[in-house]
Amino acid sequence: MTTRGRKNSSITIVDVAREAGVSYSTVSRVVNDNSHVRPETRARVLNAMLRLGYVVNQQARSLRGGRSQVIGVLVPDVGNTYIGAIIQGIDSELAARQYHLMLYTTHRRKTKESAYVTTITRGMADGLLLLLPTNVEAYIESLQKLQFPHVLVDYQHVENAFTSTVQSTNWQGAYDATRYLIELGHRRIGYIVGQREMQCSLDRLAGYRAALADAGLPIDPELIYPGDFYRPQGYMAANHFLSLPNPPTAIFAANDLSAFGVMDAVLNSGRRIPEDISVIGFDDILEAGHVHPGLTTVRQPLEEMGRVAAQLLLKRLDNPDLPGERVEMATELIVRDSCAPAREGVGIPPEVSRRY
Amino acid sequence: MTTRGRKNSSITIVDVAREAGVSYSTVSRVVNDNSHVRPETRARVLNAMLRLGYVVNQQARSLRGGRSQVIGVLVPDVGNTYIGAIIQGIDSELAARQYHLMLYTTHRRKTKESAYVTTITRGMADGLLLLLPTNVEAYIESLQKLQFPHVLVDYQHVENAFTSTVQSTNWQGAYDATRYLIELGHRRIGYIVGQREMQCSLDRLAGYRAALADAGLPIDPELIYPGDFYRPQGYMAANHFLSLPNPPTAIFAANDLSAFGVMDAVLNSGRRIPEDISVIGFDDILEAGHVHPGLTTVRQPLEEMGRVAAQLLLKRLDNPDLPGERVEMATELIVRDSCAPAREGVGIPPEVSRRY
DNA sequence: GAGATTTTTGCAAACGTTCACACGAATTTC
DNA sequence: GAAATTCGTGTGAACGTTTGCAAAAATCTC
Repeated sequence: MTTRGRKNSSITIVDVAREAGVSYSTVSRVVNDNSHVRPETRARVLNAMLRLGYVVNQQARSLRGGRSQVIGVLVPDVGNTYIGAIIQGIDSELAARQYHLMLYTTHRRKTKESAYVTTITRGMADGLLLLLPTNVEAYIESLQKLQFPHVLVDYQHVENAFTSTVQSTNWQGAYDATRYLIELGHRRIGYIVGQREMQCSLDRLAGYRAALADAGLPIDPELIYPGDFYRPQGYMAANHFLSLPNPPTAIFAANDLSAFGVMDAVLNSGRRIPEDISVIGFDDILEAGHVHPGLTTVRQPLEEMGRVAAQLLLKRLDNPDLPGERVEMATELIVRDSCAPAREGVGIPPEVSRRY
Repeated sequence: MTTRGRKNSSITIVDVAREAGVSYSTVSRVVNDNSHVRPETRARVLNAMLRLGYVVNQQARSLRGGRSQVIGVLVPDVGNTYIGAIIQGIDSELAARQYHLMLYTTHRRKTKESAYVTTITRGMADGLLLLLPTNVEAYIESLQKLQFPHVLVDYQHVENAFTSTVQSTNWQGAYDATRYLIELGHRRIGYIVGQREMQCSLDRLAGYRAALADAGLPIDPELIYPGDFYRPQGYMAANHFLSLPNPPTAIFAANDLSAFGVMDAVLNSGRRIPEDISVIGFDDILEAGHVHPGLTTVRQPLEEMGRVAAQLLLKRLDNPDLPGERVEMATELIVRDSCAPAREGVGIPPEVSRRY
């Protein structure tokens, strides 16, 4: 036996043909059951396939010019439940349609992102799903020029008619959250921005500003702090807010992860949530409902977004001449326990600094 | 222009050959730069490749009998940071070695797991990484018979010399955790078991029992409650423990997720952690350090486990005659804030039932 | 029941590679 | 400097499919 008994042992269409006493192209026709095959013959072939345990060789199939049945999914990283939820949605849709999922993580390295895109477009995959892409400009043009089917998730500003996008109503979500805080009586609301290079960050910031403006409240630049969607930065931002001479009574973080950082900082400072300071997030990742107190946040239908993105792409694959679509999915304010009506004289830590 | 300009536009080895004025096999040699090619010729070919933007077609390459440069990764689901961390490790290793990662999620559907395995082994991938596999028996034999390279992560009982495994010292970790609680003075320690069908669950349970036995403590069946590694079940288990006439003073959950459920239940009951009840987990997923109070837990080097598993597999690919390896990685007790010395008269909720 | 039509089937070529083999050129050996 | 060796390059076949074309078989039409 050779060292690579594996490849040798694989059953091909020819083996099945011999077994069934037909030609290999008849077997092919049975496999792709689109063409006319006599029911009797089909049964015989099917039987032989079953007996021999035939499995189609995708490589050969896609080489011949067909589809590879592979969808590339490009993600920044996979260690958080935000991305996880979206992938879950994508996966369920792809699996249902017999597609394979090729995962590429960029770890926020810009060069990698566009390098992957070129490999993927060359035969590796039939289509591409880009989650939270950061330097879209670097490759979007070549995707469009090659007419390579793709869908951007959580990215907005694409004017090209070929590119499809899926995102949630970031502006509205931020507006709603801010408005909710205002209605609770908060007048000074700190905002922690997301990564500047992502459009959703800007949209959320704009929603925050709009809500303040609509309520006739001033926009205090001191209350807008840069962030990066990660927890440590949220922690730092909150500490900044708390050290202000006139600290905010509520903090709105551009995503849940940042909000968790805020909660850490607030609780560490001896203040209580929501009695002393209200905290609100964005995304509604799994953990939002699990922290104490439960985080009030703006829900993005993450899994659903993944599913829709996959659907859009698959639809596109079946009909390449369709124009790109832009789907916007509604956010929803999820009220839990991290927000309370504003009180007077808040922001001042209570005498007893309890540890939490 | 046709509807599928994409496939047509792809540059092949032949195009490069024509451009460089050499034969296509010379180009192939340059691409796989193992053979002797005159430096001058190589430069000319390289130049042509660059000019034309040539990218190798993996499908054709692997059809020819070579490697597909694809590794299949089979996971139960991708929505939690435990799996995420392992995938992260796998991915970093694969990316460094120019391998692609094909992701398959089983969502705990047993049939799917073995169905995937057959598709993967037939040409889709060069090797297979199985994370937390559940019904290994269903396909392990065929993997071994086909000599298909594979590594099981977090699974133990495989006696076959061909199969490689990576896992952590589950028994020891549980032993250490239990022992730690005992040293803190706890005598009644509740244990929440993991999924029965996973070996690690049994190992951890055994470690717990051994530590109790070694300390001369009785093993009270009432204090061992079935779980499934998920949060809601942890919550239920803790409620069970708390409702006991003589509740435990510490609860050890078979993984962090369950431990979070425990924390929810304990805090909901108005008890404090760690003052009234100590809680300890297993895994040290990202969130363990983020909850309040920080969860004391047994750390598994998850990312590292993923990396090692990938290394094992790749080593195997390069040298198919190597026997399977079994790597066991050390766990480590991470002490945070969820455990305290046992007190008398605990388990009785304080008068003031505070809200958390 | 013979020709026309339709359905079913087989053959051959192609997809883009790799690789064994062979052959000519360059280099070494004596 | 001729024979032997090594090096560099080209030719052809193969990997497992799909699919256009044509032949064979079955069915229909009168």
